[in-house]
Amino acid sequence: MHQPDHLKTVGLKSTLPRLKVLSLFEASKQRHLSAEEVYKLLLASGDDVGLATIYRVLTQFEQAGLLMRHHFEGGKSVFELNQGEHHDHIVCMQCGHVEEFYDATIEARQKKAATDRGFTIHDHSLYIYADCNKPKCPNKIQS
Amino acid sequence: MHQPDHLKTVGLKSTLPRLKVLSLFEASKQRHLSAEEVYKLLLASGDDVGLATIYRVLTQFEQAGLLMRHHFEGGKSVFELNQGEHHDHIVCMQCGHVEEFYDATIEARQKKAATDRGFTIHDHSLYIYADCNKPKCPNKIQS
DNA sequence: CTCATTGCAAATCCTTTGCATAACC
DNA sequence: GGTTATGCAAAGGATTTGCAATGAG
Repeated sequence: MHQPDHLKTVGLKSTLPRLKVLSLFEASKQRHLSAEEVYKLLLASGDDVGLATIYRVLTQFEQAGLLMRHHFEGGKSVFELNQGEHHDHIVCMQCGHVEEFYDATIEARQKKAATDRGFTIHDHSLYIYADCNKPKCPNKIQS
Repeated sequence: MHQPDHLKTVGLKSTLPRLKVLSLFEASKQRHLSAEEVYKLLLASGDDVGLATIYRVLTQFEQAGLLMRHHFEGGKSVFELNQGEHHDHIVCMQCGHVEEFYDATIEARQKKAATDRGFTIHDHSLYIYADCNKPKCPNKIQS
């Protein structure tokens, strides 16, 4: 998916922390990860990185277009691989569970609602907040 | 709109800070206010309140259903009067400008997207992030 | 008078920054 | 070797909390 030196093509030196973070996103089962989660996962794999570096790398990746940042409700940013296909998010307010969806009708009306009012819509721009009602859910977000 | 002792009807003692905050929302031209903004506006009107109290009062009002809290992107919560009518929000990422809208088609498909996936949708649940393109805009959010 | 509420300061949480050291090319 | 990136610790902004003093009913 990403060549080993994909980082260079976006103008970033290919350093160990950056490679680690990128492959984590490519390998992780969980698509949306917070800085804290990335940090803990890397520590758990025996990699010695600083949390500040994670934040810096995530921001650089976002600016380079490799990742997308979402804020969601709850105060912390989460990141996901930017694989080009547009989709929106339903976020569970209870446990932080995220599901992605795409609805062409919503896309069209959303765009119209925005442009009618003079807004320029962003790519990943639409969020629905809800309760996921999963059996394991009513707990706190597992960070 | 709110009787002077409306607070009692929601189980809150009618104290000075609470009355001040409530009437600020009822009087303010700007519908969406952050805790900091409420604080500064009250100080400016010569009222002596603590910022911590503002945060407490806002949270109590939210729980009492008088206000709705939104997080939006950018790290700070904003509140608006809960006047019962459902609407969604378009938020400018450049200046924080918020416009409300309602689109029945989006409502329906949004609800379907959520329930199809087992989610229970929230009342004020949908956010669109965009750029407002207003002449005064490209600045920072005026807090 | 009694308990809820306030104000202040200190504490938290997430994120950013300064700076000396270490890693890239 | 000259930069750029890292790690640590300290700083930052938003929000919460502990606690003694104040206020409402």
